[in-house]
Amino acid sequence: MRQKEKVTIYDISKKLNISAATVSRALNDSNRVSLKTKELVLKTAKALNYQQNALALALKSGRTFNVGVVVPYINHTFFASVIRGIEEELEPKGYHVIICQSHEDVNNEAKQLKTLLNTHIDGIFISVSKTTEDVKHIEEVRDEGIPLIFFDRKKDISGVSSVTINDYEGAYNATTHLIEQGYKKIAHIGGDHKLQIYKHRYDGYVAALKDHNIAIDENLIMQVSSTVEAGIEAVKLLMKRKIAFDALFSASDYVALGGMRELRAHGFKIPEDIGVVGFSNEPFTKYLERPLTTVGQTPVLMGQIAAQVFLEQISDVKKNVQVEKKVVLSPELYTRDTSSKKGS
Amino acid sequence: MRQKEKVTIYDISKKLNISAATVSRALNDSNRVSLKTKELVLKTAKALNYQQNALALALKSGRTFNVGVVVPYINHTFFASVIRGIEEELEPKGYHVIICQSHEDVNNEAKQLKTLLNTHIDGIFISVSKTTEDVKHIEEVRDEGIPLIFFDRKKDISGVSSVTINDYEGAYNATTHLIEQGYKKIAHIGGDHKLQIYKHRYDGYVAALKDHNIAIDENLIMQVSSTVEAGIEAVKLLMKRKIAFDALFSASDYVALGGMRELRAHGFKIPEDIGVVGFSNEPFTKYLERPLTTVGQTPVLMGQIAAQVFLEQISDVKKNVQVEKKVVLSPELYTRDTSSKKGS
DNA sequence: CTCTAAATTGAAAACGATTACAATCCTCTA
DNA sequence: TAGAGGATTGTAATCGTTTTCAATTTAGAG
Repeated sequence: MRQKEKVTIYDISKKLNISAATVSRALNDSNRVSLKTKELVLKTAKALNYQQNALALALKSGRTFNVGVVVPYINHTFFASVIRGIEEELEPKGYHVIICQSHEDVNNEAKQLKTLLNTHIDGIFISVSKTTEDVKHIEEVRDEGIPLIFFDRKKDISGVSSVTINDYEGAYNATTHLIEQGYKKIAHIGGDHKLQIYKHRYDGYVAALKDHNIAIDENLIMQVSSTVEAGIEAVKLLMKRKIAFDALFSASDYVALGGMRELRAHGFKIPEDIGVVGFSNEPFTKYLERPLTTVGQTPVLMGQIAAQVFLEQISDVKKNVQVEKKVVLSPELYTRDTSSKKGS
Repeated sequence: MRQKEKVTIYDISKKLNISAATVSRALNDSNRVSLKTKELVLKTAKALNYQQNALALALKSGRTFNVGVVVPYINHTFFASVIRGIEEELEPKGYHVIICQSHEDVNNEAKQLKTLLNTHIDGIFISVSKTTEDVKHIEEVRDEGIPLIFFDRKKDISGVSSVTINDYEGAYNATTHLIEQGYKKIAHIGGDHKLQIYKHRYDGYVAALKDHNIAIDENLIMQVSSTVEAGIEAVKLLMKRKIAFDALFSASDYVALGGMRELRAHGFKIPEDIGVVGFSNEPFTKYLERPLTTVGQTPVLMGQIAAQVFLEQISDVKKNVQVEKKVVLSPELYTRDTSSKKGS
């Protein structure tokens, strides 16, 4: 099966005995064509099933109407939802979203950015990988002059906009909630502080304790990776060290899940003996036999807003203005079964 | 911040006082350039940080090295994993993957295909939506002459390759497993038979019962959509109708989850009173307090093979041969807690 | 009926690469 | 040293648009 030969504006121009320039103008609804020929062109274009060649247009105009999104993993509900939000906002404007995964690896991230640049993208949305410390590859994108927007996981780079949630506030509220439920010794299993989000969640946790006159106990604080297994190991370690606590605020739903499993294995009842709050509102948290209290991040909204920031930015670029917009969204606490002392 | 002016082969040619043609040949390692100029060109290309303009190349060659993937939802682990497989196989060959979601809507699916065609994609991978009955939009892609490959959810269209799993076998094994565990009255909550996968799972279920001389009871068979809520409703209905059964084979993990919840609400113990098997091996199935027995579909492998089929296909297209390859993978039963009468 | 200005159209360059064909330049043989 | 032949290079067309500038047509005023 051979590729179908495409019809071009020349085919239309030949058929009507006019120049390709006029056809182009007619198709673009220029006011420098007579109404008569405009109608004629549009009619024959439809008749011949003319489709504009996006490549030629992109080559000429420099705009592809493609944007790139780089996330650690697409199958994390959070990222998938952000992407959904971006799509919802951008598709009606004719944009296409090219999705790339870094798999939490800087080198991969750099490679994806490079190929995106090479694909002549009109803008890039990125949530950096955990291993991203050096940001040279990101600065390069900025220096190419193409709009760049961080979402959720950002780096502090001048000239780059960002849309994040207030992780501090989320953690503060989650911790306060536990305190208000009567829990007193609250452990925190967080993530690597190289990612700002984990640092901020930690800060929020600490602030909430302080504001309620509860002493910070370093023994109750850990940093682990965001997996079920890590959660199991973390709780095992706490048990081995015989450190008593009556609540667990985790910076990750997965870690919370592993933690709960291990706690139950040691005979603790949740939430009666130990209260648990996670972070992210992963779908599975709702489906557990005892649904998990967790902090939700309104990811779809985050995507939509990131897209809006992008659209503003490209209109500003035309005016040759440098913009750097920072949007911070408020998280939402989903109070479910695992955090009320009386059970639910 | 203005877009950086790109360096082209003309910049190189001017700098070296040679023609652009020679530069192009040198960069493409043609044997029609002297070794001396080749080295010179490569060196100055590097010095000027020359990047080939993919758009110009695509316009000239007709190949973009982009492929499109259309799935119902990217945040379903199954689809995300297939995409991962496709990427793994295609990225080393220089291809980019553009991901589109149909959100289980034919119209959306058709729109996505149209825009993919417009983006001058080199091939398309698709898992059709549940609402896809009319396949005109898919035939159009085929008729454009661009390689098309179904994965998992296919339609029978001549000239289109496919990579699927043997749903019949998966269902047959799952049902047989339940029978061997001593369950006798096995209900089946499946999906809409408009999707072949659900029809095949139903067929496998029926065949397993027949092969073990168990009568088919139509009252134990339902078709619902693939959600937790639908699972709850389905079991509610069975309960209301006072239909006795001691096992449930669901064509969806989500339905199984909802079903289990409702069964427990009615006081049944799983697996002691009622055994349950799901389908898809969604990650959450492993994390449940009682991990769910389910059928795994090797999605990464499916993606890899789909990609390989694509690569074969484009090399065949060059030879002007029409190919239509059908690959069927074997599923894998993950035996966990919910399907052994004695408990685990 | 003539002239001016506006409306409409066309020719050609441009975007950045590849490539068929033609034109050089060497090198070596006779 | 002429000439054949291969090696190397250049010219120009091409991919499908858009757009500047110039040319032509048309309409309206006097």
